[in-house]
Amino acid sequence: MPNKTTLHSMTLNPWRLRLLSQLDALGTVRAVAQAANLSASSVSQQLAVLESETRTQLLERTGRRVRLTSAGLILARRARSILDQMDAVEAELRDLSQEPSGLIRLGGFQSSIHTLAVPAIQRLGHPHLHVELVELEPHASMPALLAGEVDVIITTTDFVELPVPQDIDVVPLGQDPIVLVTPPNHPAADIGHCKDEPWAFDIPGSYMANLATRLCRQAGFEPRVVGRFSNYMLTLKHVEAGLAVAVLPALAVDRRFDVVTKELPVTRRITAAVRRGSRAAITVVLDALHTRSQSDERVTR
Amino acid sequence: MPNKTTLHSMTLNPWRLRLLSQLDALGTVRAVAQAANLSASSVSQQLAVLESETRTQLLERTGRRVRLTSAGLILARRARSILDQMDAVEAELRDLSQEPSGLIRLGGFQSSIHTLAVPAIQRLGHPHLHVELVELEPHASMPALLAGEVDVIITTTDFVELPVPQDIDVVPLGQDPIVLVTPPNHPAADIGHCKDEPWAFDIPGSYMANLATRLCRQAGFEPRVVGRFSNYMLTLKHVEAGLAVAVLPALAVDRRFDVVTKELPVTRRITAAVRRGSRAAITVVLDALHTRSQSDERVTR
DNA sequence: TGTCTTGTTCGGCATTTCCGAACAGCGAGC
DNA sequence: GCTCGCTGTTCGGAAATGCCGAACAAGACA
Repeated sequence: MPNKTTLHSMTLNPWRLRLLSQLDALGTVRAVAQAANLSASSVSQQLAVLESETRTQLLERTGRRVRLTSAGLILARRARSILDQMDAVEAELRDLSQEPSGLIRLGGFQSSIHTLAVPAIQRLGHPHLHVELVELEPHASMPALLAGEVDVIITTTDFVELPVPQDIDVVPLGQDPIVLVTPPNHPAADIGHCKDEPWAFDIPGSYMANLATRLCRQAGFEPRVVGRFSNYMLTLKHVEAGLAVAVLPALAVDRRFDVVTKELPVTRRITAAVRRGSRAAITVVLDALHTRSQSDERVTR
Repeated sequence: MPNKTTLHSMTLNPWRLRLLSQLDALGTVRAVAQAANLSASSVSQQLAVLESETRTQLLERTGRRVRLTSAGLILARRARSILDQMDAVEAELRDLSQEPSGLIRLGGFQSSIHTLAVPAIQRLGHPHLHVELVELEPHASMPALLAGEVDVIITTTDFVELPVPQDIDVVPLGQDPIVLVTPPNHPAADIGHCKDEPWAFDIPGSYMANLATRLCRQAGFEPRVVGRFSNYMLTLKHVEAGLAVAVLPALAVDRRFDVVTKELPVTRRITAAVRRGSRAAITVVLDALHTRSQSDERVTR
């Protein structure tokens, strides 16, 4: 523990709290000492220090024995709960250190599959660990995770405006820029130059459709939408064919399409999520997603 | 913390957990060191020890910086929750150390008022702390506590067979024997000798009425009930007058009534309860109830 | 009164925490 | 490609803490 000259927080000493809790359960200092493989003098001193640290009387004499005051009882019970949680965290970490195996189902939105999920799966390096990929857009992937239909999801928290459920762990993967996508010989430098162009949008009500509408209006015009595709490859094909311009996440832009992209001053945050307390193999997959060969926060390459 | 030769549990070191959590928040080892008033070398070593203790890689290099692995992120977040609870416990204890004052409402069943509550109130010794007594039988006192109508209750957990609500702190006060109460010249030595006697019971459905019925049946007879009183002083008066025998908690037997009592091989557990997180003055009252001049577990004198 | 049990205090040794110095590696600017 | 500044790590040593055994104090029981 930190020494007095560098005490950087008042945090209670959990080994002392455990001794207090054991005193509640076992009744005597000597029994606690025996259970903890310490001497009674050590236990006595540790409890005395705990009293001085908390400035609270935790014990009182009853004949030749001691017992807990009601403050001591309350602290012992709070401590037990906290120590149980620490034990649970330790068990979770021990679980992590075993060789991962089995089948993990990974759900991701379409543009994350080959940009984030597949490379991560290829980095796993565990012969007995298999990952099944499931295409799930963000509005569907969180319910599927909660329902246990998938084990890990790649999603964006910018879309789902509901609070993250309490028992979900979220790990940030990075920022994905939103880009203007135009045909290869298109002279437009930004959205403002596209006010007379036909536009391809995502389906009504989706995050990207709403974002694109907002960006066009901020540029001073109402977009003329000629196509609405939830499959972004159709969008790219449409742009490549000179039939529309579009706004897409950078991750969605596949190099096989001959289009020009320009970054807009908007990004979306890409995250991975798992159910809290998931087994270690799931955390290994999460770790693989989180690890990237370069450390900047953009997830596009 | 315990040293290696006496390591008696694997408990995680909360100061190290706090450093890990701060690394998640602040981003660099040097920033954490500055925030914690430590040197960067100390933080680096502490985190290395945490990794070796948990046998888990918690950090990875990213250029000249480090960042948390997903196991590290999960541990940091678990740690934050646990450390927040420790902070809350410390604040609760600090609250306890202030001079208690104000009005506390103490609810207790009838026989506890003058046997447990009044003596405890007399032991308080705080000039600015006032206690208002409210008679509440066990079936009513727990709902009143939950509803905030009283602050502390004296009750028996043997009566209320529902589990104690999650946010209630219960402190045992002791055991109260159940006694057979007979008129002063009554020859009966136990329940078995009272099969032909008239009985005074508590109201139907109450704990004592059910218990008395069960004890009579175990003795091999169906009791002839001539009176049902929820006010045990009426019961005592009835017995004193030779009109009935009764089974009562020992606490309920007032010396002013000329009756004979004989302990039965049944006791009930008397407890005090408060809402979790109650302010310090309430805990002082709880402590006064819990403290007794002798240390046996019987609450009768 | 004597014996046994419980808890506490003391001095000293073993272990841990923390520091400053030196070092290694990375990234940015020229 | 080189230099400089930043980040994190390792090392040896001083300061602080944890723990022990011995001695002691107090309570309970025969």
